[in-house]
Amino acid sequence: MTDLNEPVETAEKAAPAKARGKAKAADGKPRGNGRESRKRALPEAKLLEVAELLFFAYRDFTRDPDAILKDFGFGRAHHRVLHFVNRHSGLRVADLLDILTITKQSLGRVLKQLIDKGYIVQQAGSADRRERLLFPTERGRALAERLAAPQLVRLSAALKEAGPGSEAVLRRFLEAMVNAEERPKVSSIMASPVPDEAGSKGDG
Amino acid sequence: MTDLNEPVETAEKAAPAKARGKAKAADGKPRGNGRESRKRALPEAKLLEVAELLFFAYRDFTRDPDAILKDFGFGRAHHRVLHFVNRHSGLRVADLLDILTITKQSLGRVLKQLIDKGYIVQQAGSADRRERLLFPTERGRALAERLAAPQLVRLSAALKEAGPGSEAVLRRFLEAMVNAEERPKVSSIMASPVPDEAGSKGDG
DNA sequence: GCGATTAAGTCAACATGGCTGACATAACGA
DNA sequence: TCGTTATGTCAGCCATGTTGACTTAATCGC
Repeated sequence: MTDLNEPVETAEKAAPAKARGKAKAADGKPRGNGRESRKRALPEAKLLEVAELLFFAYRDFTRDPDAILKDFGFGRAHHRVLHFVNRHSGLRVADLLDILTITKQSLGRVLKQLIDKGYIVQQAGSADRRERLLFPTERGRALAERLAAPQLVRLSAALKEAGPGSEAVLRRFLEAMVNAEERPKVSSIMASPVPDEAGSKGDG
Repeated sequence: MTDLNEPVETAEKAAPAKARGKAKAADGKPRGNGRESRKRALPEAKLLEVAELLFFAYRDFTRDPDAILKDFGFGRAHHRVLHFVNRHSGLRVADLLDILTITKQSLGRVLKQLIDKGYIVQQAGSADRRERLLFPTERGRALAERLAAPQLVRLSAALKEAGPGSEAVLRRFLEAMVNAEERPKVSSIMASPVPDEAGSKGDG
């Protein structure tokens, strides 16, 4: 035990509850974050609770697919790639980099594995043949759906629990959580959930 | 380029939009996930969009603190530990393991660093002296608040954007996203946001 | 057509933060 | 006293993020 304090004595070194309560009242935190922004922002404590709930929710949101992935020798990174390729098939490598905000090397590693194992195929862009458009194979589609299934069940149940109309609220909330500069990008990604049916628009 | 397909020919190997639309209509997915559960669950597509938004939201939620952490030579793991120690000071190592659902070794690594650098102190439990109760130092508290600040701003703005009453909806949703077995645990953790002020209630 | 740029892939090396397995220590409790 | 529990730690592995440098192929500007 490196540097253990005695049961109560040395505790002044720490910031025990008492002192902290005081500090809270005293400094009034002039930071610039929540300071009752005219339209009565939620108290900091409430917001912190929401932050914690978000952590717990996301922690469990990823649990089911993580377990499945292990059986396939894949990790969460593979899930992310496979998901976006499946949902927005035909996207470019650059798109994926943008979505995931990871480096080319990181993506390359997992993408290569998914391709080698037959979950994803590439296809040169017809307009710009440097581009590698990504598509799921049937196998990839099947795995993507299997991974999504428990998450959809969870989401569905949680929305039901949250009450009618909660989906719209949640959606607005989540969208606003995204960095402002990123929002148009996110919107445009979300707007193409698989080139609808036959790509009869601008791609033939 | 490992195994590139020609622009259009080999694409049958993949599952291009056409086939996929068909499959979707054909198999009707008898999986057991959403199948219009009597109370009219949201269509799968909608749920998938929410799942994606959740990903984007969480991705950006962690961005600001991650950047700050880098200046301190810390990572996201440190943030998580520091946050919970700060918010629920006096918790035991075992509690932290439970919250984070990581192994003792993983926690040990980051916890040790936080202790060595003076952000957290330990104190033997007075009832059970095997326990190591964790407290933030002033320094730890300061860092925790600095990390939390941008997240609170973001949350506050997003809730405002989502409209009045959104906080309650969001809270219900997030709580329901947590694994059912974990919910009591989460509730009890959330119920002790720092032994309030002086522990004048049920804890002294 | 040529040179600059762009899209993608790759090598090498490294950091973080998960993991398992084994084991040590101290304190509790029957 | 002995078994169990709470914590810490050593050693090593794996997944996934990072930087930096470089190649190849294709496009684009001129």
